[in-house]
Amino acid sequence: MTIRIYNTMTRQKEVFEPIEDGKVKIYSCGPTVYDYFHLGNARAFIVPDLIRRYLEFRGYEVTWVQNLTDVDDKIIKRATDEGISFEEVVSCYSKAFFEDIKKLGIKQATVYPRATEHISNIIDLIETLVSKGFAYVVGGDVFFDVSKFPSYGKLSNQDIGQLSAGARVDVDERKRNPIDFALWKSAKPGEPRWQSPWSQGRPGWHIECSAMSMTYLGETFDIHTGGQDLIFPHHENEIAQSEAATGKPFVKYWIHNGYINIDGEKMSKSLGNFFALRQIVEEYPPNVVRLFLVSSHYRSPINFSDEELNKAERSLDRLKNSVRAINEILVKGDEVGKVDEDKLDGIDSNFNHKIVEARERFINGMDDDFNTAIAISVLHDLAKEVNIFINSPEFQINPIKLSLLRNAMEAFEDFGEVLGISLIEGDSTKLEGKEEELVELLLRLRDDARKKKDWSMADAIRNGLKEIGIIVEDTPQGARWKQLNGKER
RNA sequence: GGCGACAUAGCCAAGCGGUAAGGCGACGGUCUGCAAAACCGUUAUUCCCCGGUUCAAAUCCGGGUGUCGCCUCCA
Repeated sequence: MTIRIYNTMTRQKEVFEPIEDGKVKIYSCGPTVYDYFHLGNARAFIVPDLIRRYLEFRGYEVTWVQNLTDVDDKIIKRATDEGISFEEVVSCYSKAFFEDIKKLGIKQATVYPRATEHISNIIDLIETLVSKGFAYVVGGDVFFDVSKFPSYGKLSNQDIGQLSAGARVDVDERKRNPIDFALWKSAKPGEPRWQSPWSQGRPGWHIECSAMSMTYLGETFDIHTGGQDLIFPHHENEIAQSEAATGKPFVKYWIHNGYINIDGEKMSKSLGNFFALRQIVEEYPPNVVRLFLVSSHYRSPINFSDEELNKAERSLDRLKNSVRAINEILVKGDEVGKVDEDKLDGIDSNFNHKIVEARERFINGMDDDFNTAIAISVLHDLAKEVNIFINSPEFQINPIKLSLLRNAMEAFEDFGEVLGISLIEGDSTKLEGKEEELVELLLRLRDDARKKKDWSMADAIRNGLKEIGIIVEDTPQGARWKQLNGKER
């Protein structure tokens, strides 16, 4: 049983072997805090969270570092446009970032380093690069000399000659080569600045990731993640800077997630076709958004639309209905503890086997480059088996059946924990105090009406409740209800 | 121009050499006062096209076609 990961560097799946036994170090490119993040960004934040959750499930101790870019041209522009200070922009959108990832069920990273808090690390790294001859100073700026790093382009499989020829950048005349990139930029009037050996200025974008990842994870670490659009030039540049400085391999496994598309086109700030996560979670529960994002393999593109989100919502409902059914039975009796598998027969034995099988299939799927689509199909298969089991004519509540259902419940909990999707009705579906009492009262009245075969009254109550988002379902044990928490409410 | 990804049912999506998972939807049935939920059944003789390799290909190879992306800030 080994985990296999697709490595962008080698363009194939490789067996995952961490550098240090039992421990995994992951670095992810985080947000530039100049705006609310959109669904595409959300995917890039969820993917490492998912990897982290799964690796922890498989027993690894994970250190996950995600940076915040809090000094950058776009932040400066935003501050100028809005007429507010640079600090205000950073403070506003970094706060929003943390609020939003929390909604998405992303677990806290080990550390969220900020570029401005690591200026000295960055300066040290640039000094090393200058002294080793990999970087040159022009005026107050410092550039990385790509020609000094022969393997430049190895991640994106680009040829330096081709790149130079195809460069559409406004070539800075001071660069020796068009594809050289800035490590340090001198400040223009009014821009944020830090003292350095070269000028008062700020770091270039790429260098911060090299400096911060090495500060927290060492010169060589296991996994680096990001969106596919960062492969070139950002990650290519990170490799160049880091390996030039240390002479050691920078990262063992490069993981890049696919885009979120709208009508087949990449969702992006520059195209303007983006939806902020904030907007989306106003209409759909975050769990639904998360399920939508993990229903496809992380490297595949996903097309975003209301239709797809609605499908995800119904798919999640199906899972939750099944989990709720288990819960309703579990509260009715005591379990026998661990069941003796050899003594099971008939539907018990079959059901037990299905649960065991579900765990195997879940792990096999996730082991294979984090195939969440398979993981979700396992959840659905298990839900179906649960429904069949508890609806079987032979089903009756007894300690063995309860124990088996407890096993199924634990499987749902484990899978949900790995995927970051809660299958248990949360507080959002509950009502409080008087509201709940009123609903219960109405249901008692409806029950009376039904006993008198007053169907029009019974239906009026059921329809009325539905209009305010309360779904009533009749079961042999009486009516039960739940609150819708989606946009249909 | 260079590099790369993808093309599987009405829609979404697995599968990566052994004879098409799963979800959503639709249709029929069971249950129900009616619903809902749930279950059963039907919904891809076939995986963009054309060749090739193989006993065997959606899966490998070659050639097309189409869509998208990176090469510039971008997750």
